[in-house]
Amino acid sequence: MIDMDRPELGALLTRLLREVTRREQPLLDRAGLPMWDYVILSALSGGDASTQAELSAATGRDKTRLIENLDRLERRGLVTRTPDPADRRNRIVSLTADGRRVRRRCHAAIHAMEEELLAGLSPSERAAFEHALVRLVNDHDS
Amino acid sequence: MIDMDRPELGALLTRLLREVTRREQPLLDRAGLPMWDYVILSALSGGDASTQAELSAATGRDKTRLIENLDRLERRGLVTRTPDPADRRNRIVSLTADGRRVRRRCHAAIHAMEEELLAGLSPSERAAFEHALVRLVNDHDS
DNA sequence: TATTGTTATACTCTATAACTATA
DNA sequence: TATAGTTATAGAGTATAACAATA
Repeated sequence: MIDMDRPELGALLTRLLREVTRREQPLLDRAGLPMWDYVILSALSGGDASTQAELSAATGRDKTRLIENLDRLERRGLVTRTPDPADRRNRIVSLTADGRRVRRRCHAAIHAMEEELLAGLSPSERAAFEHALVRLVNDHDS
Repeated sequence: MIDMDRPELGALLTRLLREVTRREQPLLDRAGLPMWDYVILSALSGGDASTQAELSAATGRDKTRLIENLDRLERRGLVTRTPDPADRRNRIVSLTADGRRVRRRCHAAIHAMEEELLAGLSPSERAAFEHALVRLVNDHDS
């Protein structure tokens, strides 16, 4: 009985993600943004969350570790934290105009990097890949 | 100028990898294998490396952290370390018959899990996805 | 009593440098 | 001198639990 040993999904995804991260790092460094800070800006930009608890769930960042990111982002004037009038335990996190600008610039740079990374795929291959990736992520949104 | 904000590759890959890992963990726990131990067994099984330095490069595991994994695997009788006669600084790492068995059993369980994870894709979607993934990883083997 | 945000503590992981034995 | 493997140590990242404010 021969084991074909097709490479595992975990191994493939790990390698590809490592490469994406490697290329992304200098782009974020240029903006002075730690990776998690950028992830948080992106989640806010996408409207995925308003309170810190929602932000934690949306990004997968532990709520206790989220705080140092928000502290730094707030200090830099990229986000604001304001108490929710409806339930004053909550704090609504919002992007400032500056935060939106910084995030958009980073996103553009990252988008260009991704174009380059995917350039080896034919248009149809690429469409199929991205479509399947989005499908899988949405199907299994833990 | 409207920013379409297509989700980024990094975010998508992170989420999917998180889900794969979450499903893989109990399978490895059942075999008593820490994640890295399994990665190392797999690399050896694939013939990607023979010395520890090569193993480190093949898996992306730091050479100093590799050692505790090899110590444990050797203690359990799943791998052997023997000095290379040609250059006695090197140590050749090999799978034992037991190591091969353990690794094959885990691989089978993980393979079944992946089948389930990908079940939502049509056969053509799935083929396209896997093909593109392998292409991208091979193209950018850092 | 339960929940949001926060702080403190302990634990794990990781990176660095130093050591040995070979070459 | 340089390299493979090993060990030790310090720093960063992480998880847990406890706390204050609010419901």
